[in-house]
This record gives sequence, C-alpha cells and structure tokens, in this order.
Amino acid sequence: MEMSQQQAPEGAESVRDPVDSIAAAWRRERPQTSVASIGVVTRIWQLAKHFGDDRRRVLAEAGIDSATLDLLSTLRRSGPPYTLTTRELAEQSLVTAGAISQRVARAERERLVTRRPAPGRSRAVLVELTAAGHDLVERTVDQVLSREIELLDGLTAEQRDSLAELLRTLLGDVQEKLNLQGVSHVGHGA
Amino acid sequence: MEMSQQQAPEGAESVRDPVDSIAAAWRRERPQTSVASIGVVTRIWQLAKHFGDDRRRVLAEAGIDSATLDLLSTLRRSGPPYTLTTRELAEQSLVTAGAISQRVARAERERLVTRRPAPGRSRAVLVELTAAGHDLVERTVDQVLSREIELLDGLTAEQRDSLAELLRTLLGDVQEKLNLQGVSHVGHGA
DNA sequence: TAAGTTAGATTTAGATCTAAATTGAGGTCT
DNA sequence: AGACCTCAATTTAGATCTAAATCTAACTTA
Repeated sequence: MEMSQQQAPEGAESVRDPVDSIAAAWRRERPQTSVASIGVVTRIWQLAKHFGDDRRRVLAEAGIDSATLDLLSTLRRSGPPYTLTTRELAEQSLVTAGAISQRVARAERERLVTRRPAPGRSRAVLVELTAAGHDLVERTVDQVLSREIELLDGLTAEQRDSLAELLRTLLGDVQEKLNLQGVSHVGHGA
Repeated sequence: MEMSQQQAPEGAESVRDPVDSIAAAWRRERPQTSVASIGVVTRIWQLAKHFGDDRRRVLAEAGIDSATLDLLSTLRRSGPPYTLTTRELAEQSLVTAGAISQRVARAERERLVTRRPAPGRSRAVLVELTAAGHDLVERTVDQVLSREIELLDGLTAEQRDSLAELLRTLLGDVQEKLNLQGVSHVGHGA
C-alpha cells in the first residue's frame, strides 16, 4: 500500500513535473546546493520503487515474492542442470551472502530448490531448481515481463532504445566507481 | 555489504554488458519470452540499488539513515515554517502511511522533529523540524548530492540531460498507469 | 443529539534485509 | 601431527518496511 503525491508548482523557471519541483525547492531554499543529479537519480529511484511495488502486486496473486522469483529465475536462466553455487547466486542478485542463505532456506522449505555440498575440494553449496520450482518460474516470468512491457509502452521503440543505451553507459560507470559489477533480472533481478 | 558480479558472455548476438547477458540467457532458454523491457527495467533497478547502497554508506558515517534524511529533507525543502502534515509527508515519500508514522516517531525520539495535532477542524498531525533536525539536514544534504554528481560524472551534460528527459517521460507514463503521482528526493526521495 | 460512518493516524504482525558474529571445512606452516 | 589461518556459508541481532487491524476525532443523518 504505497502513497501517491501531488505537488504545487514551485520556483522560478519551468517546473514540468514533481521531480523538477524538488530541484526547484532546493534551489529556492538553499541556492548553493547542486541539484544537477536530481533529474536523473530521483527519477531512477522513483521508477525502481514503482516497478518494484507493481511487481510485488503482480506476484502476490501468483503466490510468490520478488526475492524468491529472483532466485528461481537466476537458476532457470542458467540452463540445465539449473544448478548454481550460493556464491554465483549472490553475485547475480546484488544482495548480501546472508540474504542469499535466507532466500535459499525459504525456497528449500517450500520445495522449490534443493541444497547440497558441491562435490570435490570446495566448500561451495550447490542450489538446484526442483521440478516445482521450474514450473513456478515458467508460470510467472512471462507475466512479470509482459507487465513491464506494458509499463514501458508509452515510449517509442527509439526512445526505449536510447534510454537503454544511456542507462547502460551510466550503469557501467557507476559499477566501475563502486568497484562492483552487478547484475540480475526478473528479480529486478529477473 | 552487497555482492558484486561477473558474467560470462552469452548468446548469439552482441552481449555488451551483464544486463544484456540476462536478456540473452532468457532468449536462449525461453525463446518465446519477451525481453524488450529488460534493458530498461533491470538497469533502472540496479542503478537504484547502487545509489541506495552508496547513500546508506555515505550517511552511516554521518549517523543518519536514508529514511530519516528523506523525512527531514522534505520538511526542510518545504521552507519556513518547516512544517507538514503526515499526509503531505506520505504523499512525497512514496511509502505507506504506517511507514511515515514510524519514521516520524523515530525522528521525534531523536528530537529531530516535533509532532502536534493541527489546529482547526482537521484530524491532521503537524510535523515540524526542530533546530537539531534543521542542522542535521544542512550538514548532510550537500554530501549526498555531491556524491550523486560524482556518480553521474561519466556522462556528458548532454547525455545527462537526455537521460533526465527520457526518464521524465517514462516516469510520467508509469505514474499515470499506476494511477499515482509520486515524488521525492534526498531520500531518494531527497 | 445519538448512532453510525468516514478518514486519517497509529499500532501490530510478519517478512526481509544488512552487518556482524559464528561455524566449520580445507589448506598451510613448522 | 598440531596449531593456525582463510574463506565461504550460515546464523544472529537489529532495523525497516508493507498490509492489515485498530483507534479516535470529526462528520452525517435521522
């Protein structure tokens, strides 16, 4: 249950949407503040919030949550034998190792995955999709992705592509700056 | 403590970054799946995660969390008398009314805001920034916004502006589709 | 005015996450 | 061999959020 908002137009120049109003308000209240990032960062933040909230609602009807779908999708996408180590899962999911342990434990409790020590000399743990887990992904992934396409359909294909291109550049920069390399999708992350 | 990731190149065509690999993996595993949204949605999701994680780290050093800064910033930005109703706060923060109650209760415990019933016939509650809350915002907002500018500085000014423009369009569409109107910033939301 | 309704804020229950502490298998050094 | 060390996974502690239940003041209506 998320809130919505209304914003009265604000400062001097053209205030074209509520995010512009935020920048305008800062300029008015603290003229020395640099608001150059707001138009990009706040909109990314809000879009992610909306996408995430919407996905939660879509998935609630299917009886699964985003974190679990993220886990199952990562395994499904990896192809047969649908098995990854917990480390590989953590790398792709952008969450801590502790969160992965908990996600796997939950999914295991629901019989969506199994967990076993890797053969050989490693301490790794292998997580494998069960038939039930596989079925659940097949039933839900397309729902989630079609809903996303619906949410994007106000953009022309050209706009969508230039947006994707700019985001790719930015994400690459940011990951480099954070000394990270992140990924995942359908799980937002799927 | 978030995880990073590495991705081996994948499918047939040009796989240019880890997000492309996700789309390529879906095309390989489920050719009927529509992956058109992934290049936009997943990148937005990951960027929001990185921005959020980074902000958390920046703010931890200053002894404040993103949710509290979001609250204080919204009040600060609104200008004198730095007072808003809880409803106004919820509208701008994109979180539930319950979350706002809890945020305000925490901030009140730390003497960063005060809370009192609105005069007149309404049931509204007025939340007002204290001097300590005002000081804390002044000390931290610029830190947060400069850090964001740093994270964006791989883009040229033109790229940043077209990105902001495309995001504005998309956010407008999405809010309309969700029958919402959302906002906030410096709080990611600030 | 009394009963019932509405609307906004708060509280509660339950889930999830991060960061830190712990565990335990393997490997190393002497 | 025995004592350490290292690394990955797990567990724990604590924080926060959503959704739903509750509370209560302000209205409505007969």
